[in-house]
Amino acid sequence: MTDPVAILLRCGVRPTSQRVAIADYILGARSHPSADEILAHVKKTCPAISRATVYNTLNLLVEKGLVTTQILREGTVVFDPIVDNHHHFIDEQSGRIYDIPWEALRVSGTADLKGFDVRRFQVVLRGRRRR
Amino acid sequence: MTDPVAILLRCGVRPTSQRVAIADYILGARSHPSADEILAHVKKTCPAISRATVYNTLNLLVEKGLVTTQILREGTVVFDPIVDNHHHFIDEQSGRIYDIPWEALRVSGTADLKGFDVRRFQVVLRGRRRR
DNA sequence: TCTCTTTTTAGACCGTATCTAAATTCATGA
DNA sequence: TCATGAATTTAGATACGGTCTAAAAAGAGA
Repeated sequence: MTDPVAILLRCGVRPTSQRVAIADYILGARSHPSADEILAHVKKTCPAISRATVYNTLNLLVEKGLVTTQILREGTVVFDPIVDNHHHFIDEQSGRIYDIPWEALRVSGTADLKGFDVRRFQVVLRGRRRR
Repeated sequence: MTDPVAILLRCGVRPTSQRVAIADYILGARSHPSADEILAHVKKTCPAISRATVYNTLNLLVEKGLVTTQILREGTVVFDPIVDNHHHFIDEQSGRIYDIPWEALRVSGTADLKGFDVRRFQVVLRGRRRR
């Protein structure tokens, strides 16, 4: 992964220590953490950080196109460092969310829906992770 | 639509006036209302109804398989009287949610995902409603 | 009618997210 | 270097979705 400081600078965002800590964590995350989960993690290296800063920074990263939000869990938005199109699988047992590559599925018919101008879509799959 | 009283009775649910009012509304709803939106509607005919009853009843209807919950809006679950498989389209302008028939789209590849036992899935589409 | 069970109710409570005003940090120019 | 003003962070207030609790009310059955 590229240096989070460089990434922030490239987006015109001042790389404060709080922002760097947050970006460092979320940009490399393989899970799909909520804001409060991110707060908990970042507090380990940055104990005085406030909730408001985490929320503000995450919203800023979304605005800059560095992460996306996903509505996949009840009650909370989750953050995803993958900004390219992909699908999601949710393990019904654990609640864990997995990324499914765009190429793994094929969806047809989205262009034929009368009255609907589809800009983007994703498949949300649910079931059990097999190991 | 069938009589909501009959539907409740068939499920072994005592058809109190509050439950009937709630079932009557949600079972015929074309929108995808949240619990609080349902509360607001039902209050018109049943002004003394409490929030707890609406939430309890909706959870009961879900348990009985009469409606489903969908995680499609940020911050709140929405209720859907369609219990069969179908997809959803979300108008990014208005936030309105539309049902897309199962047959309108074809999805392939879900059975080939290694390590994932897919039980169910849906396509979530976003864009603009055209009229 | 009496009793017991089910249902409803108001309000307390909890979690997520935003807002606010004050404090702090930072960049800039004199 | 210092002073100034803008940007950022902070704690806590606020708003809202949803659940829980204990007491009141309604209903079923003997």
